[in-house]
Amino acid sequence: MPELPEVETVRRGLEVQVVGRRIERVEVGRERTVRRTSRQALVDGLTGATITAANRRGKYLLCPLDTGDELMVHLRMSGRLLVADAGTARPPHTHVVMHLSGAPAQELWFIDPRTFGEMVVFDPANLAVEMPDLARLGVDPITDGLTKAQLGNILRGRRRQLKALLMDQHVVAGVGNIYCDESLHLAKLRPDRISDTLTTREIGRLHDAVLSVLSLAIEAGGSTLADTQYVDLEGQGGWFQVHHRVYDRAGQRCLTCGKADIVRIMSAGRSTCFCPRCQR
DNA sequence: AAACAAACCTGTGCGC
DNA sequence: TGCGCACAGGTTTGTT
Repeated sequence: MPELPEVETVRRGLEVQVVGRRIERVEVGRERTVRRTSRQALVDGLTGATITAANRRGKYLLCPLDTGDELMVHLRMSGRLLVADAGTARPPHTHVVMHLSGAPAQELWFIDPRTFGEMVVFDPANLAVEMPDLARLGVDPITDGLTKAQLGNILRGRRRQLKALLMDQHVVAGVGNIYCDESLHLAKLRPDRISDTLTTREIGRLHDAVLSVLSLAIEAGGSTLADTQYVDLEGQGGWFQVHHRVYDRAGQRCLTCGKADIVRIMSAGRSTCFCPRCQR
């Protein structure tokens, strides 16, 4: 579910609501959520610790603790973080509950029906060993800043379909299925175009499109689809879905040219929507 | 090197 | 109404 803009929205919520608070007590239900280590490791790593910051790299949330360790949360497909008043009824699939210090008494919940998401406390000094996936993450267009030259090198350095390349977290971190399709449409590039065939002008368009789509989506608080799965820390949905021009619009008229219908293909193992007239 | 399929799970929507 | 199948914001692993 959540891609860079949704994770960034959650991060901002954590910054306002959770940073500076101490975790008094931790309950871990489903062990699968903490499969990288164990229930005990998460409880021991968080209990008594104060969250000192909320950072993001790609789709990874990274919260440094005053113990020197760091909490990593990845929402994967269906994970949600929610702040709620203590004692509020917990929704189904609430796998981790963190009791926070301060008034009013509140809890930070990790909810995840599909259980692909995960939480882990790790020592940042051992990043390469404990978190190899995180260590190999590519450039984050927002936090690292992605220059045109950088993107040019990424594209020219390989011979891959744009869809697969942009979604590869080891290359560009944070772009998922929605924002990939939306960026390619804005850039007027087909998802199956081969990366090293782009002209300088096209590279420029793609660079502008990725940054503009991600920035606008962050401003809109991300995309909340019909299933309302994604909500921010306070349970509020985002609004970027009203700006989607191709995602989930197969068979409908292209909003840009008004002449062709949006087409759906499978690319990089994912449902991919584009306008065959606008995108070349 | 890159494309593809399957795996991990649960829930929902659709056709019959 | 109910059943079975396809599919879903992600990532890893193994195979061509």
